[in-house]
Amino acid sequence: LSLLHRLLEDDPVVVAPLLLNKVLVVGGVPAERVSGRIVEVEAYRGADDPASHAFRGPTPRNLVMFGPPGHLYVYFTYGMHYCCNVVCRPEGTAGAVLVRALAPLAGLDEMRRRRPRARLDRDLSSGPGKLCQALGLDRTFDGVDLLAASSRVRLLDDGTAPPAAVASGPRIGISTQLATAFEPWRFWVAGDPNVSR
DNA sequence: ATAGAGATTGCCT
DNA sequence: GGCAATCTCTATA
Repeated sequence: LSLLHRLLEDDPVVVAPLLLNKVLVVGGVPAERVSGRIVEVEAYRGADDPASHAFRGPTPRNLVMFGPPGHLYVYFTYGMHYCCNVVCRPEGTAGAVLVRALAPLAGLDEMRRRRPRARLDRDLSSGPGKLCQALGLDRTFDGVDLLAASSRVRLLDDGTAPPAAVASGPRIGISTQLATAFEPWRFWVAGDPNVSR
């Protein structure tokens, strides 16, 4: 088992900052490949985190969160946007890391075609909905194994060092009524221009 | 059955 | 800064 495999068995709060500077790649042949470096994430713990989709148990939408770690959880929200997560914790225990922002690496022309309203490169994938649009991720990608070589989406360690400085703070868009709303479970690469805010 | 909120984005004032 | 767009899920009746 690879380092990533073992890492992803852990608590999302531990895993999340360790995913910074890892790479998300969509598509097989280089000509169609689109990729970006992860620069912002949030941890969702599951059973003890009322902000997590898995808090009330499995449903058709969140079922992948209860499956094996290292798979992609993609959900549809606000009637128009997709968001993608890396599933954590052993099979049977829910947990995930929401990918909130990427620094574009490859396939920028394709990203611009999918996001015609992005004026600057930093508008391409600087948000959870934006990056799914830029990468072409939708519900058909729900459950894909990110660590299998043959998958349509992969999570890679390209050898880049961890960020020199990681910042953290409360998660975005969480109702302040929830018990875990103020936990500092959002992590980002300090100073990166692609961070969502 | 119906209503309201939601892990968002982009346009308008 | 405010708000519409528009689907899914949850809570309440």
